Amino acid sequence: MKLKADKALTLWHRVMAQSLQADLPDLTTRQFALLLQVYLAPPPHTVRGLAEALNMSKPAVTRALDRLGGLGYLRRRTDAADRRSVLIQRTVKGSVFLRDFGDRAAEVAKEI
Amino acid sequence: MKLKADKALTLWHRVMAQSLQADLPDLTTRQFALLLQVYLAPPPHTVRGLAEALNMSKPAVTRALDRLGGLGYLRRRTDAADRRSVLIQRTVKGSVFLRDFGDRAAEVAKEI
DNA sequence: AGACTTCGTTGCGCCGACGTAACGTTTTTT
DNA sequence: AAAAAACGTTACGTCGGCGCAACGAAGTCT
Repeated sequence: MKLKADKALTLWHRVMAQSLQADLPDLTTRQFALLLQVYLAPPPHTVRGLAEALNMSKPAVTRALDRLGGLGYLRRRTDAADRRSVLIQRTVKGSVFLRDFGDRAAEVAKEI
Repeated sequence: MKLKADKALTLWHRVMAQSLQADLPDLTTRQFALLLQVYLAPPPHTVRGLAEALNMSKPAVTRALDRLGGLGYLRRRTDAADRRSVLIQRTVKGSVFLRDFGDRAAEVAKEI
């Protein structure tokens, strides 16, 4: 995929401005990155794994999961094989949220 | 420009993950949007104008400017014509920061 | 000139996110 | 079976962002 640096900036600009205008639930950078990681990186997703992948502390991951779980964007489930671990899973609502985001980005891209 | 929704998500995912890994100064969504607005939207930029464009309260804009100014990414200057107003201007450091960001995004896009 | 409006900022209290350290639970090691 | 390690969470104090309301400064209106 080809994308020049200046186009990327314009894209980011418009998408972010639009997100703010839309009064979306404002996720922090880490929360949004975490959500994307769960949906786009290959499972399984554990707290530890997410913390490493995103350079966050474990407590930060736990709290981000609290928030995203509260929004219904993902779900925790204890691993049956190793009951110390928690597996993070997608939800319908989270899928919808991200699909909408992607659609908006695609829409914005058209005008660039 | 053409960009499918799923590609957009992948792009966002990798760019954000990379940003976290790089330990960049972590700007909030609003701060980053504000920075982009100043650099990519046509001047002049006033506090009030930015607040409207990004659906933020004026105090929120003031504080974001404090933060971004502290990082050296932009600068305030009182408007000579109307000394109540403050004009927000770009800086070299801010330009470099955004150019780097754009370059990284472009680089990531190549692999998608 | 005086009242009014507009500009950006500051004060205040609140809420949310952060990192470190400690904790309970479960698994692994010895 | 006891000790050690690994997993995620909670406790705690701190820091930063938010909105609302109030403010001083500057411009506009009558």
